[in-house]
Amino acid sequence: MENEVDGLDKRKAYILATVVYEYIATGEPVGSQALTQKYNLGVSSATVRNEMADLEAGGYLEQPHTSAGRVPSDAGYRTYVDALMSPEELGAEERRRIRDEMRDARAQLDEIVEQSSRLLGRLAGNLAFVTKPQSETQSFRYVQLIWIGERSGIAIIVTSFGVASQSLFELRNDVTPDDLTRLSNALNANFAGRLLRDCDERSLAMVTKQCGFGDDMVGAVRTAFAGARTQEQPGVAASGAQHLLDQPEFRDVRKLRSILRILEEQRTLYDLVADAFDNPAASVKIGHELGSEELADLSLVTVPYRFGERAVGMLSILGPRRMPYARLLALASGTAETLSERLHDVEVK
Amino acid sequence: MENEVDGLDKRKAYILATVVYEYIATGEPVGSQALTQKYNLGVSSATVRNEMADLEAGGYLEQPHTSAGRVPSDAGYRTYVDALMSPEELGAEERRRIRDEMRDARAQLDEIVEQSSRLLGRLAGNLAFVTKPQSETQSFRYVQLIWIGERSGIAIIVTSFGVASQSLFELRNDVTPDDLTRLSNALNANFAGRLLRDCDERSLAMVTKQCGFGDDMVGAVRTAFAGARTQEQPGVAASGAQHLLDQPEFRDVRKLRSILRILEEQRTLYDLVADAFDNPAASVKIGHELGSEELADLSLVTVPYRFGERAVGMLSILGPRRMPYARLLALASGTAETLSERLHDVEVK
DNA sequence: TCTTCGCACTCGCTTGCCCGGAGTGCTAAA
DNA sequence: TTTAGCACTCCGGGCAAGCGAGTGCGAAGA
Repeated sequence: MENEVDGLDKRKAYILATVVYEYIATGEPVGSQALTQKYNLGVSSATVRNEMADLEAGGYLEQPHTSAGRVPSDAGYRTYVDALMSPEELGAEERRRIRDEMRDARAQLDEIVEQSSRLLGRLAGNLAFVTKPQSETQSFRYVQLIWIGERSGIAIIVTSFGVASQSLFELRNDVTPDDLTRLSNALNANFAGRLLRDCDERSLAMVTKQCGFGDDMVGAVRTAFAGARTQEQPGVAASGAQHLLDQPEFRDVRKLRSILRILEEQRTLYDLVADAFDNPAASVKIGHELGSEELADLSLVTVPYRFGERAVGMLSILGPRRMPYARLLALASGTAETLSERLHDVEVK
Repeated sequence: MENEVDGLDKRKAYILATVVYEYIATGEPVGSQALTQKYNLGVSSATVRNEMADLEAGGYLEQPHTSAGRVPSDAGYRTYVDALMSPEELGAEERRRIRDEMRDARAQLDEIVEQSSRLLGRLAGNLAFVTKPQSETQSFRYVQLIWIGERSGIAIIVTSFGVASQSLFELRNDVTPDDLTRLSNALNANFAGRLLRDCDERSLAMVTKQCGFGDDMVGAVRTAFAGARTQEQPGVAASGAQHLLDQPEFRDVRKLRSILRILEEQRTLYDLVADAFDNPAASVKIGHELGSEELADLSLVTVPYRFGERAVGMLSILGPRRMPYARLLALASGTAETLSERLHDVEVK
């Protein structure tokens, strides 16, 4: 039917939307009277009471205790986000300011990622974190094997975002600087432009052997590329944790502690957004959808940033479930857009 | 006189030491009766009361309110740390465990610094942070200028700890790969082994010009070296913030917020230990000595780690003023020692 | 002169209690 | 089906009493 939303008739949907909106704004459980006074619903508080009782039975609302107002449940927020709220767009002024602030960072991958995390944390007034592009999905650009001594050297690998990874190697046979240059050139000729994960060990070994090197050099090359692939794997920049303290949800210190622990484990942060890579569009996880009892009071807004067509990383905002979803989605998208643009500044062509 | 410590007679000193010790252990203001019951002082509580009144007049103790027990003041802690407490040493078992855990980190500067911060935070049960060696004080090892196109290239600089910094450059005149190799060799021959800060712009420019390059290349070289010098300037790895929440001092959420803000600003953390480089020995800052009203409830234990003779970075523990100073100094020293050893694994010789 | 004893006094913290406000559910009337 | 009225529930703040730990001081003892 035209006037049904997600199984709710039009009036129920509107009341649910209003309850969520009001609760997000005030943080207080919202009651029927307060609602009718503040919003023009066209019906009396008693009617709203009945509707709210229905919504509670349907699992959209919850009551902290008898004789308190209603609070949205995970399902209530979910319906609100999916079907009820009206999306926001950033104004031109705001876009301009984001762009300006992103310019402060130097053209280094780490710096622009960290800057975008700081910026988003501040603008959103919440904890923000940004994953660095996995080096696995970056392209290989250059390798340079540097001669240090007859039997040792250092391998430097440059990827598309300019991230250089270096590794020392030791050999069993003597080499000359020229040998190393020759091998560097061969590797560059064969692999430049490929995704790092496609530089498989067999091909690397083949090219190395064709240049007349033995197993020790094959091992050195393999180690160097493996280092470049796995380096910075989870790499996450987070900032704005202090905003969490503003939320009344965290009067309880124990909750706070488990969250701080999560923040310090980059791995855990990364896992929160890992599945977003499968379907790279803006996404929202609410409460228990985060898959952890410790985070059940929180919601997560995640937006991908891209390099060309490929989603290479995620910007996220972690905050109380009662967050202004539409606004934060707009902010995250705006920041992601600007971050995507700046990625071209660090690209090694 | 033999039996005076810091202007206090022996008995006063002992009572002060006991009060500090007891307060550190319990976190409760300590009263005269509790003290005489728990420790064998050989005098009655009334005597202790008189002595405590004197100590308060002398500024060593404070009273949260009338009819409460006494609490050490900054000066009280200071005397305790400087003259009263007995230093601790780590046991062989503990040393071994630290060494084992440090082995988990790969031989990369960032990883071992971060690992030592995590380890120290966990062992100390407090917030720990470790500054990365300033690249300014590291030695220059190699530069490699890589040819990308007729008028562009990438400069890679390797320092003594293997940290590679890279920067793109654009030129106004064509160059060949051979030109760049020649210049790289010249720079290496002239500067290898020097401290990075001693690679001054004038000498760099001279060498570049001697190789027959123009101002554009001089600029590129200067930018590359400047990037290596300033990169990671404040670089600080922190961990263990959640332990702060265990302290009763932080029931007040506002304090916590200002501290979290400080943690996220690496700059601020770095400033806390910056002056320790002037006199590189273990040091303790207590309360207001930290120079900030926000941190007045905290103390900071700082221990340098070294590369050879030079102190290249600092390990610190930030916690409540009532921290077990002797124990934490021992832990920090032990970790610093192990970190210093592992530095040799990442050294580029 | 220094130490100890005894005692009155001071606070802060906890407990129990009361009360007002906000909100609910139910019933009966429109 | 909606609305008005009403009794009931529960939270939270305010207030007073009681308790406990500790102090300061004067007087007695070594």
